[in-house]
Amino acid sequence: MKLESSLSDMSAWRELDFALNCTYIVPDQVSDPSFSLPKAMTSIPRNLTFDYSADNEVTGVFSKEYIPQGTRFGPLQGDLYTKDSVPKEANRKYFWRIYSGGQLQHFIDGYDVQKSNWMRYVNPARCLAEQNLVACQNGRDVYFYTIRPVEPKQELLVWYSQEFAQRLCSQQDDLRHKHSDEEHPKQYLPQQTFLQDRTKEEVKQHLEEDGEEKIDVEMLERDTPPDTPDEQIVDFSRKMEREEEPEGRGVIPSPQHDHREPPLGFNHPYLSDHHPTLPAPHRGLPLHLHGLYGHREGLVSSYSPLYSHSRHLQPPYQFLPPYGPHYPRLVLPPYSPPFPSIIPSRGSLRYSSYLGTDGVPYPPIAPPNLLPGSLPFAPSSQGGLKELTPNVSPPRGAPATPELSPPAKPDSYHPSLEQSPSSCEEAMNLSLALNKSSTAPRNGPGHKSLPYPLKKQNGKIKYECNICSKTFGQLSNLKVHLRVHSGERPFQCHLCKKSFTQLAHLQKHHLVHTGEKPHECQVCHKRFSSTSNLKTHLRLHSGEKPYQCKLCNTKFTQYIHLKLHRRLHSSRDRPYRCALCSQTFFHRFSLFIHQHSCCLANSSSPVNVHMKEMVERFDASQEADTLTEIASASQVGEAVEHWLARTLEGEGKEDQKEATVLLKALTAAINAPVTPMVPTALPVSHHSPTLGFQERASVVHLHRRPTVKTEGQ
DNA sequence: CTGGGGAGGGGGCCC
DNA sequence: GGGGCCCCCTCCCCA
Repeated sequence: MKLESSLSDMSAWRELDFALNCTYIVPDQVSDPSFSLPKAMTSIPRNLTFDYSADNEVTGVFSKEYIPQGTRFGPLQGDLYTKDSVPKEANRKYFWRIYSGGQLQHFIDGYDVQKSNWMRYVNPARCLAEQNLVACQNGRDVYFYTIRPVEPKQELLVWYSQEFAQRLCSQQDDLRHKHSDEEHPKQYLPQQTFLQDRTKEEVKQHLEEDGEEKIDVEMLERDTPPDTPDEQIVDFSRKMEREEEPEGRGVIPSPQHDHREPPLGFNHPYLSDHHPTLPAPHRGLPLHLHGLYGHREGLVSSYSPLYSHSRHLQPPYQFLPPYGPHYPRLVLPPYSPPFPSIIPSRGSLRYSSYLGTDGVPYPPIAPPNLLPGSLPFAPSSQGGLKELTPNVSPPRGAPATPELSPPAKPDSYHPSLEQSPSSCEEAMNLSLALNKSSTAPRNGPGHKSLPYPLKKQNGKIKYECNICSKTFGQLSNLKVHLRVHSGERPFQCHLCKKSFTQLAHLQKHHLVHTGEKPHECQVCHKRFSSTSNLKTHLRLHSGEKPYQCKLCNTKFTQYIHLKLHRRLHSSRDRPYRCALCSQTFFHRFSLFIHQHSCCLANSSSPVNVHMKEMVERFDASQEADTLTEIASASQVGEAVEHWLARTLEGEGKEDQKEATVLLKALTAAINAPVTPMVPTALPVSHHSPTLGFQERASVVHLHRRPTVKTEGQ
C-alpha cells in the first residue's frame, strides 16, 4: 500500500512539504503570564514533558503519549536580535540564525527562559536512528516536525531538514573564512559536520543551489498574502558539544566559530558506520555525524539514509507516510490545505462574519508564505521546485539547542529586523491570510481518501481510535477526537492566546471577551453565555436536583456539588471496621447491623450488596448521627425505621418493596442476640473486638461528627 | 459547606 | 467527508 511504503518518502520532503503535509499541529501551551514559571517551562505542550537532572535542570523533552508522524511543534520562540543589535553580553548558547534571501537576517535567542519556549530544551539527535524530529524553517519561524511516530516516554531529538542543512552549508562555507579564531564549540554544529564531509566542490555546488532554493521560496510566495516577506530562507545555529573525537574533528567550526581549519575530512568515524551501539543520547557526548547523504554523494553507502537524495514529491504533495500501527492514519489530499479540517480559512465568511475581525482563529501553520493558501495548485508549479541535492545528515548536535551560536559580527551584517515581528505575531497575522485554501479544489488530482481502520457495530461503520479504542460513527468526529491525544489545539483566541481543539469552543470562548450572553432564562430573564449554564440555572426554578448522595440522600442541582459533598463522607473518620469485608462505619451499631444482616451471609448476592449499601447509608444518615453510641437496640431500630421511611419517600414502588425486605432484615439484625458477637468484627481502634453491640453501646461517643444535611433539611 | 454562575472539553448529529 | 451547532459533562471560582 502506498501509505505504508511512503515512509521513506518523508526523507525527501522539503520544508514546504512538511508544512503542507503535516497532519497534526501542536501549539505551545498558553501560559498564564502570572505564572511564576518561565515560559520555556510552561509552554510545553500537554503531550510532552521535561526530564530533569538531579539538580532539577531540564535535560530533555520527552513524549507523554504516542505522537504520530507528521506532527508539528513550534514555532521556536525567543528574543529577536538583528545582526547588530545583539547585546554584547548576550549568551549565544541558544542563538538560532534566521536567514533571508541567503543573508543573515536576525537571531532568535532562546537563552531567556521567559521569552523562549520549551523547544530550547530539545536535544539534538546524534544519529539517524534516534532522530524523530526535523527542524524546518517556515517563513521566519522554526518548527519541529515528527518524522516518525514517537512512542510514549521517548525523547524528542531533532536535526535539520535537508534544506536547512544545505543553506547552512553554503552559509558556513561563507562564514568559515570570517571567523576562524573563535573558541571551541562545545558541540558539533550540524552544519559544520556537514561541511566537513563535503568537498569544496560540493560546497560550491550547494552555494549554487542555494540560489535555486530561493526559487522555491519565491514560488511559494506567489500565492501568499501580500504582506508576506520575500525570500525567507531559514537557517539557524546549532548547539555544539565538545567532542573528543579523533582527528581533531571534535572541533567543528560553526559558521561563526570556525576556529579551526577544516579538517573537513571524509574520514569521520561515523560517516561509514551506523554505530549501532551508540548509547542513548546523553548530553555532553560528542555529536556525531551520521552519513545521510545519498549515494550520489558517495559518502555513506553502508546504510540507508533517512534523507535520501532529494526529489520531487510525486504527486506534488504526497500523503503523509504511514503512521504507526497504533495511530490513525490521517492523510490530507495533496491539493487541499494542510489542515483543511482545522484551519479556518480566511475566506470562511461564516466564521469571519461570526467573529468579526476579532475572531481570527489561530494561524495554525506556517507563516503566510508557506501556508496552504500559497500552494501552487497546478502541478506545473511543482515543476518549479528544484531538485535538491543530497541532504545533510541528521545526526548529532541537533539544531534544537544551539550553543555557541554565531558570533554576531555586527559589521558583517546589515540590520534588517526592525520589521520582523515576533514569531507569534507573525503567526497570528498569518491566520488572517489563511484561506486561499478554501478555494483550492478539495479533491484535486491525486486526492485519495485514506483508509482508516473500520469496525462494524450493529451494521454501522465505526471508526475506532487506535489510542483509546473509542469508536465514532463519523470519521470527522474521530479526527476531532484525535486532537485530544495529539494535544493539537488549532484554534487560538487572538485576544488571550488561549487555544482550543474545536472551532465551536473558540467561538464560545469568544463570548467571554465580548460579554455577549445569548441565552436568556424565560423565568427570571437572567442571561447566560451557554445553553448548558442556562440549563443548570433552570433547575433552580424547576427545583430539579438530579444528583443525590447515596449515603445521606442530599440532592444537588450540579454534579460537582455532589462530588464535593461526597468528600465529606469519605474524609470523615470511620473508626469501626468490619474484619470480614473491611468496610468501615461511623457508628458501632452500624457495624453491628452490618455484621448481622449482610456481611456474614453471602455477600455477593444482590440482596446483600443492596443491604450493605443500605447500612452504609443509614450509618451516614442524620438519624444515625442523632443516636449516641450508648443507644439501645430499640433506639437504633427506631432510628432505622425513621430513616427508611424518610429515605423511601421519593423512591419507586419496586424500591419500596425491596426496602421493606431490607427493613425486616435490618430489624432482625438489630434485635439479634448480642452475643455471640461476630469475632471477626474489629473496630478500627480502641475497641475490643469481643465487645458486643450492647457492650459497645456503653462506650463514650468519641466521634462527634457534623450532621449531614439531607434532602428536606 | 453549599449553591450559583462561568468556562472549557468531548462528542453526537445534521447540513 | 468536513464543518457547524448543540448538548452534556466537568471543573473552577466565589458569595
